[in-house]
Amino acid sequence: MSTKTPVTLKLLAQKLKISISTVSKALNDYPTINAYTKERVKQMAAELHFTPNKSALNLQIQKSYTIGIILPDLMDHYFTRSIFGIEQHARQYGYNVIIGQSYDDLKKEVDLANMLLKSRIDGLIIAISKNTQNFDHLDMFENLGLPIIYYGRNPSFNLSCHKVLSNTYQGCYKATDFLIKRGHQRVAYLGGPKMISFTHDRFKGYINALNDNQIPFDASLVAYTDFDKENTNSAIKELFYKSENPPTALVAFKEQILFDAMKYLRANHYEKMDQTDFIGFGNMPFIRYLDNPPLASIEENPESMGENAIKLLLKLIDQKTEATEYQEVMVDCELVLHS
Amino acid sequence: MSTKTPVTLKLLAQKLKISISTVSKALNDYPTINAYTKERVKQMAAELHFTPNKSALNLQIQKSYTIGIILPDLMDHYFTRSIFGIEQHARQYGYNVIIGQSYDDLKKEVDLANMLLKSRIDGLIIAISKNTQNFDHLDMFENLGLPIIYYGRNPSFNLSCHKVLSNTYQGCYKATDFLIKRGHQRVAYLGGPKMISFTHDRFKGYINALNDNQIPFDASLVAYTDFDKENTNSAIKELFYKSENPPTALVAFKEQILFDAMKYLRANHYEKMDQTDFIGFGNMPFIRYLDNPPLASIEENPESMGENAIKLLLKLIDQKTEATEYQEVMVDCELVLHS
DNA sequence: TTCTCCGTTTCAAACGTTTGAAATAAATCA
DNA sequence: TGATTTATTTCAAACGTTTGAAACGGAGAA
Repeated sequence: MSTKTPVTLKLLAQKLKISISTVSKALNDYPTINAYTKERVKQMAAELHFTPNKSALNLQIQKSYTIGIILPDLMDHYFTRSIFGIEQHARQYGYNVIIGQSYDDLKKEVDLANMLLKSRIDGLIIAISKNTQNFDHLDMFENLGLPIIYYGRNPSFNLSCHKVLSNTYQGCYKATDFLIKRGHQRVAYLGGPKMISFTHDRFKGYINALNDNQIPFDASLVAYTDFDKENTNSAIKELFYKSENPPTALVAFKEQILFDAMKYLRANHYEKMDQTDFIGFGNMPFIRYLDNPPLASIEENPESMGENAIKLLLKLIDQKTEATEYQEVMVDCELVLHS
Repeated sequence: MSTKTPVTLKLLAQKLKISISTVSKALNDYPTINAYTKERVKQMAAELHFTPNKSALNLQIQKSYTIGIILPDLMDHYFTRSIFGIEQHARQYGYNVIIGQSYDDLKKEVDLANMLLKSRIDGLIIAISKNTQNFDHLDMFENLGLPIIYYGRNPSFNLSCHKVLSNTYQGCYKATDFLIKRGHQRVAYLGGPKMISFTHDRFKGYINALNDNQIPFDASLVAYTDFDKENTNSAIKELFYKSENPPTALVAFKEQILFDAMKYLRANHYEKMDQTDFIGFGNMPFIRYLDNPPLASIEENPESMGENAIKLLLKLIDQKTEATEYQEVMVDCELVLHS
């Protein structure tokens, strides 16, 4: 049964001695086609394993039923989980998904964007790379009337665009508030790189939680680090060893940072380790393997982010009216306890 | 400069008042086209941001320059890393990549295969789902002369096909041998699910390393588990607590299993923990966060696996002669020390 | 002048599909 | 019987691209 050449409408038409249009319409259940004919066509199609050629279809209907995703890195569970939300929903509505990794490299991001443009995707969901300042490669999509959803990472300068972000302010507020309510008077905040807007949003959550609980702000309880281990270690030294009155709890920008911090403290046998509570953003799956997991995680619900992003995108694709104002969706964070 | 409608060859032709063919040939550097004309066409194309419509192209050349990847789960670093190798190479040769996750569900795998068939991919790289016994959905590709590379997971019954696998036997041999050379007389093997062929391949590596080092095989040093924590715990109980002469080293089927095991032992204050060495398959990135990392990891080099898979695939696509015999590539494992 | 040749451009078909309009055949009505 | 309706099928153009064949205009040769 080795066919070697793809089965087309033409072939079906020849076999059945009817026209190509009839075959096409039969398969698409046109009411004008005779029931018996439909039956014959469908049976033959099944028998020969006919699969419509997507390229021909796309060309004809001027729609690819494909959406593009650009994200920095699949190794990051945050993004991998977000794909889950996107893919599920997209496939359900007949859309395919092309995923591209930018590796936080602007050049790669531009290449991917051009590639997706060639593929005539119907819309784009993107978590921009760290150093994306120039948006020319993305404006191309807008010019063609193709919707873009920015998700996960906030395009720093207030670009007017559709956004789906996690409510990172709220996440940090919840964590800080929870720690205070648990009895902590000295809660520290370990922020991420200062260029990232989330660092500041989270800081606001931290501050507001302090205020709402009538706890005075203490600048010596705040430090920043990037994702480099050495950097984190010195920030921790600053927070825990420089002060005569060290924090009894810590909220960290990301669990990657938190775990480095905890490991450092434990390696240095920080004496009050057992009385100190730790919370970070992430809720990474391998926490289950840690001997001493942090007290809790701030779960950003990336699946839900992905789902919101794809839902908004499909809505925009469908209406095709570009005149809608820009949407901004905030996905709630929640606290997940580990102990 | 809002175009709203994609720029086509036709539009360029109109603007330049020349024929579509000339435009096409100019852009493709046909020698018969006048140099000045080429110049004009290319400039106009750049100015209007012309991007060729991939669907039209595919339809014409009967090739999609797209390859499909089906794998169980992007959350698994093993597969995520393998994509890295595939993507890099594929893009370099002008190929796009569509990734689908089967979630180890045969039905999803079949759906994905059909979807990829519609998309007229030029070839497929697949890590089959755990319960793929029936290969009808994949035979379709073979029937159309589209090459398939099975990678990462071994299609159990000796299907004649192209395979790219990690040399798991060798990895386990190396680890066991290393532990013995390090002075361990009692090395245990904690295998994975028995339905997985790798479990047995690794066991062979374990046995052969024992033999080559004149260490008698002791059945009480071998246990099996699936990826369930409780299951692992009882296997560990079996190995370490039932015997009056427990193992001093352990080789585990996967680090996910190993970490559960180590956590269990540590939680139960296993007294000889410090004198026991642990090695598992994986080399997961978050080992850096563990307070007490295992002695070493067996690195399966998934990037290299991906690279081998895509290289073989592209070779098969190019030659298009189906008569080549089936290839089987084995990727070396290596031991990576952590302490 | 007429023919040939060359460089360049255009024609036209093809890839596989959809779809409104036109054609056909059969059935109904007057 | 002839006209009209109805059910079904086919025609033909279109989507955007490629590409061998044909056409064109001018230059050089006979």
